[in-house]
Amino acid sequence: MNEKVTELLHLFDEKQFQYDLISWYKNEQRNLPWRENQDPYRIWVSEIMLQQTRVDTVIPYFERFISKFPTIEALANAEESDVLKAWEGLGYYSRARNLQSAVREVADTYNSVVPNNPKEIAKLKGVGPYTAGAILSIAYNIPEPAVDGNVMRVLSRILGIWEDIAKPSSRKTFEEVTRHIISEEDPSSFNQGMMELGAIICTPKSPSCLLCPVQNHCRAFKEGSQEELPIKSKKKAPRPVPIAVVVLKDLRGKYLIRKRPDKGLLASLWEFPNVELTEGGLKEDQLRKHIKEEYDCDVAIENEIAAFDHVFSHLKWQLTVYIGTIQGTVKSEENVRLVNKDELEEFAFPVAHQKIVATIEVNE
DNA sequence: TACACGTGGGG
DNA sequence: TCCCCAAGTGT
Repeated sequence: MNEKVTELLHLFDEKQFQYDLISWYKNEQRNLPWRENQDPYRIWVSEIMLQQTRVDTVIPYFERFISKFPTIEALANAEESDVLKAWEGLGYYSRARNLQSAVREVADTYNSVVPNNPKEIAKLKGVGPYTAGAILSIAYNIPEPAVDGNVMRVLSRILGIWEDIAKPSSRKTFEEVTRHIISEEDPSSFNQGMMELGAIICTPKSPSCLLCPVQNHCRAFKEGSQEELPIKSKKKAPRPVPIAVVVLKDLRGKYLIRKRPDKGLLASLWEFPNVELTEGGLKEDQLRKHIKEEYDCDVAIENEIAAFDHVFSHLKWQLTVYIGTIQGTVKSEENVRLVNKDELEEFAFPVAHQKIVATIEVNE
């Protein structure tokens, strides 16, 4: 144990802490669909969905996803487009692609059994240190740390850790501390109890210290610093990106859509033709030029039908949406389609483009 | 290390 | 309206 951790755990009664935390968790835990059993596959899917995503948001996605892909084999054999469609609206779409890739790996290499050791499970795509620990502890009851934002917040307050939890380097401190205080008898309830406590009691703002089952163990509560902890530096503001979009119909009334590249932002999702605007020049002209280059066709741009912002973690699309007509034919490619309005719902769109689909409905 | 990578809810 | 998030991972 290094010096910093020794200092932090000085006079800390981890046995009593485990008992108080786990007793509370067993009595107060929420009924969540991924807690119905310990199927490693279901735990895995839930942990991926829960990354940076609220429980209430995940629940319906999890139910639908498990209905559609109930087993490792079912997900391994599914079409990627169907997986992305099931993920539509959940965000961070690489999670879905990495999950299916890793599930195929488990099907091929591990006879469809999720590995139960840190070495092998950590190799799987999309399974980082948190998710590895979560699956090992929850599905297999193995005492591995599962340090997420909740755990860092709770431990910051309990032990009085004044490190910036936004810095990647500080997660090591929390992992090491957790290795020393985790319950060897019930690591599943310990890890889930820490996260449940963070979600329900030890919240980021206005924590409910008077209801806290481990209040007696909490240094922050003792010194009244629970509102100051954890230390968390601020993120940069999203960068604005002006974009012109056009909803194009051909002579038969079919809409032109294209599949985004399989890497980067919104990978492999479908969208309406659009171009990032540069300074100077009419938006319509830039759009027509872009369409000519990308789709090799001429278009008539008729009206502006919407303008709105869509904010991502790191950037802000400033969208101007036009409606227009295709003159002639479109270059035929695998990632370009002409589809009826009814067929649009078969494709997975990012939310910004779902909003545009909704605009079409209103305009017809 | 720092940034890319989404979305909808809540104060 | 704005800002902060919410059970992180990949590069």
